[in-house]
Amino acid sequence: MSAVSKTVRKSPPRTRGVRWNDAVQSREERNEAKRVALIRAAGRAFKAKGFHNTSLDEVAALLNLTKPTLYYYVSSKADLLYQCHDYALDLGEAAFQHGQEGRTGLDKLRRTLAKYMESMTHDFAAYSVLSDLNDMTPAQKRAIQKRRREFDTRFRALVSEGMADGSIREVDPMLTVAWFMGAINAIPRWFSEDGPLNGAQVADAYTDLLTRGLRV
Amino acid sequence: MSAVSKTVRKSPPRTRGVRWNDAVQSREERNEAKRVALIRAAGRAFKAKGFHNTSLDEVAALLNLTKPTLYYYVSSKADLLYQCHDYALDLGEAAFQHGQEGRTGLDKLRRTLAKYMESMTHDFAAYSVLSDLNDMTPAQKRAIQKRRREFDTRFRALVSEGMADGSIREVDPMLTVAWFMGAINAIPRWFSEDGPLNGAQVADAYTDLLTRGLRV
DNA sequence: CCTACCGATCGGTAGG
DNA sequence: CCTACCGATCGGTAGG
Repeated sequence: MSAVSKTVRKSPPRTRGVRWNDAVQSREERNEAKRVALIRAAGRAFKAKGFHNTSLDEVAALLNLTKPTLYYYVSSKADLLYQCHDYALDLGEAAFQHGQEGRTGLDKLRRTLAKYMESMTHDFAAYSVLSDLNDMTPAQKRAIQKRRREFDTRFRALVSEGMADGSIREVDPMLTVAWFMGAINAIPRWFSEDGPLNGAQVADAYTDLLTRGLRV
Repeated sequence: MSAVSKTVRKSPPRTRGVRWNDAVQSREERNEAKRVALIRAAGRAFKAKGFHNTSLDEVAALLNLTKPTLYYYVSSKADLLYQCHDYALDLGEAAFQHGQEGRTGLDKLRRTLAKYMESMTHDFAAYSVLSDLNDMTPAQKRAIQKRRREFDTRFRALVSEGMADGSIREVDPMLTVAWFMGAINAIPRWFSEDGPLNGAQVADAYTDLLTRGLRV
């Protein structure tokens, strides 16, 4: 087993350590892969130490690069944070797509949130829900808030849909969404991949609590 | 009415604006009142702009003071943050005291959380639940985490008590506490005293959602 | 409680 | 993609 793997993966000799954390796979998508690797590294570092306690020199060092190189992929440190947020919101969007396959309002809600929790417990993007929006420029902050409000509206619509089709009891959609999104967005504050529970278990338990609170 | 009040409150002429936001009332407790006024002003500013985006010059200016003066009441900026956290945890402690008057586990939990939400929606202390603990020294961070863990343990005990006395259905105390504390601690992220709902309304709605999820 | 002032950090750029 | 470097901010202190 070890002999085989030694033969099979002929990793090239590295004199200065892996750069870009091996995120570069093909040839044409190099830049995009690098950009994403940068956002991921930054997101993790920001989450671990805080935005202001993480210097761009440190982020660059995580990728075996120097700071000026980062400026080819982002225009400023705030832009780097903005891209973290944008990426996280893309994951939320994907969760909504996934949820559309549900039948009732409650079912769609469950599917959406399960997918969302899965992303949040696996990906670095979890940082964005902890971040201070004031660390971005006013325009960036507005853009993120706008996307967030859109998500909020869609969640409330799902709750209303569930009330209409009889799968969800009569509740205040605004407060209900605030309630469960608060609970869910707090997961990254305490969840660890090395902990006793994996992401799927947490997602199951939370989905159950949600369902018990909302069903008729 | 205006004529009366003009006569009654003979506010002294002020040449340089109110200092310490008029928090100084008696004579002997001056220092403590000033210290609390400082923590309050700092907590509000940190919440509004973020810890690192708020300079001590700005905090001092909020109290019509200069920065060096603050160092009579706190030993560093991190210490100021620490005291914000400590104050917030004192409010949590008070909430637990209040909750002890309940009969069943569920009742105690409801009373505790209602009181806690009332504090969080009224007082500046809400900032601490949003703050990045890494902005304190390692020792300070540990101290706050320790107190927080103690609260967590007590909350889980209340849930267990409720399960034992039959007021709460069978749940996982750890995940259940994480769930509702996540929801509750997120309130300061969206709540505004000028919004359509006051703190008591939010507390009622959340207590209701909690109860529906936990009762047998 | 204030007037200066220092020193370190760090985001960002020049220029190649 | 790197070496060097600038400039501003800001926590903290001296000294009164």
